[in-house]
Amino acid sequence: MTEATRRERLRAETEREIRQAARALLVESGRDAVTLRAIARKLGITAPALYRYYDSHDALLRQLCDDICADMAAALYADLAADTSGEVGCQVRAVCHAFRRWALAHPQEFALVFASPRDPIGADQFGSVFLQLAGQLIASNLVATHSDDEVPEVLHEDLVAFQQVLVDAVSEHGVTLDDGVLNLGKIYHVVQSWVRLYGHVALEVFGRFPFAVSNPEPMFDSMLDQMLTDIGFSA
Amino acid sequence: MTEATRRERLRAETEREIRQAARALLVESGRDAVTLRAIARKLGITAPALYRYYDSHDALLRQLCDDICADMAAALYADLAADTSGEVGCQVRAVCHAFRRWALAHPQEFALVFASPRDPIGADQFGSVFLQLAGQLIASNLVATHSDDEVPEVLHEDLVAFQQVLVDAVSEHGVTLDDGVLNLGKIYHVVQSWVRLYGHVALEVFGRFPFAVSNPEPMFDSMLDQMLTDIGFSA
DNA sequence: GAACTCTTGTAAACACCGTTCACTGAAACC
DNA sequence: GGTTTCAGTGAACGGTGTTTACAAGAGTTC
Repeated sequence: MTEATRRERLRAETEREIRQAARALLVESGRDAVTLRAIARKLGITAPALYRYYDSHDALLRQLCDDICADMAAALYADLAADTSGEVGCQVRAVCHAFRRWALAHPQEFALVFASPRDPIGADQFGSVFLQLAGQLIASNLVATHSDDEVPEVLHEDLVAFQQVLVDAVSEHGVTLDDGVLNLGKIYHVVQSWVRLYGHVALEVFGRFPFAVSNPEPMFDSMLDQMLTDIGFSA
Repeated sequence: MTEATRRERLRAETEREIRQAARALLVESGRDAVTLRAIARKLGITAPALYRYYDSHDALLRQLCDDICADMAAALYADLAADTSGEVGCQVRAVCHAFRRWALAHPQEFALVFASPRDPIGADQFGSVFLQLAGQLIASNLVATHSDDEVPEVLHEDLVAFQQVLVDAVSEHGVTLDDGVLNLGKIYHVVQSWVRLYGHVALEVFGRFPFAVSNPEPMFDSMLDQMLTDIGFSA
């Protein structure tokens, strides 16, 4: 089984430690604290040694982004699995709550991954949980049917592209969707929901509500209720 | 009129140049390029001289945030003034469009001001345009009346606080509101609108929509239409 | 005008940063 | 056993924020 040579094992272990150290620095002291020298110091090696593993400081940060995405996805899946109701509405609610909880517990990671003007985000696993769930959500006929004519024609092209993304995401988890189920109206509503979910969470994490919020959780719940109602779920 | 001494004038001028240089660096090369030494280089002085004007690099960044907020407010007011329809609905639309346009044209500034896990934002002028307009919007009876009972009771305390913020913001511009006009239901809808506006703009600026958007503008228009409809305006 | 203070800038230094390069020593391979 | 591969080192370069001691001019006081 373990075809890895001794050298390969050691290398993999060191790489794991590098990621772990980088992550710890980000959490403890923010983005600017994730320096090559600080990471090396944590491992008891020197900074240039890190260049045996990453081409540059920037490449290491990108890897960090990917790790964060993977961890977030795992957290969201865990909360999704904890929901045993079997109802899609409850599952959506669980994942949205999990997203908010994760963002509030990991503000630095959230800022790095979701609110940086970076070009190449790890789009592969980014939000795969959302996509999968969104696909299932649309597939379930609980969502009110919206005619394709409701959405402006200029958006059709983009939404068709998103349609394909959703089909791919869901089929990766072994579920195939009928063509007719995924109409553009429904897809449009999912995008609108993402806007509201992301908007609320980001505003909360960055403290950019126009007034001091003392009870953020019920406000989130309230937004979620409205969002689900608008999609076609009853609260 | 000019009671400022010669020394004071020189100092003010230098301070102006510092802000200007810092701003240029942010726009041209991003947050990490706003360096004390780079600023000093632009002014033809040395870095320690900047400590005669700011306590630290961080203090300078905070000042930069305030400047950005002020400039954005000016841009939004300009676009608001350009709207001569006299209808609040059109004014809201104009300001929302102006916000999106500003954010897309100034991604670095937007990221720094609206998406940084910083504690002390220049909340004074932050979004004063929004607040003023929101107050007027609520005051106009075009907005459908929503009962206070619609919003969960846990939110009342926070919304009352926001109510006061709105009243103050509007009264600063010489308009006084009747008590009854500003009910909690309406205020709640304004908060929800801010969530959607901010969410959409941030997602667009940071490129975090779950698919490549080729026509972002009509998608924004569509969101705006829905938002205004939900508030109580007709499209 | 001379003496004084206050202000604005400089130069040098410190510790830190990303990155490059020549190098060592040990593991892996033939 | 000899050779190659490779993780890691140490020194160096130019960059950063920040502190300190010091110079020189502007403003003030006598």
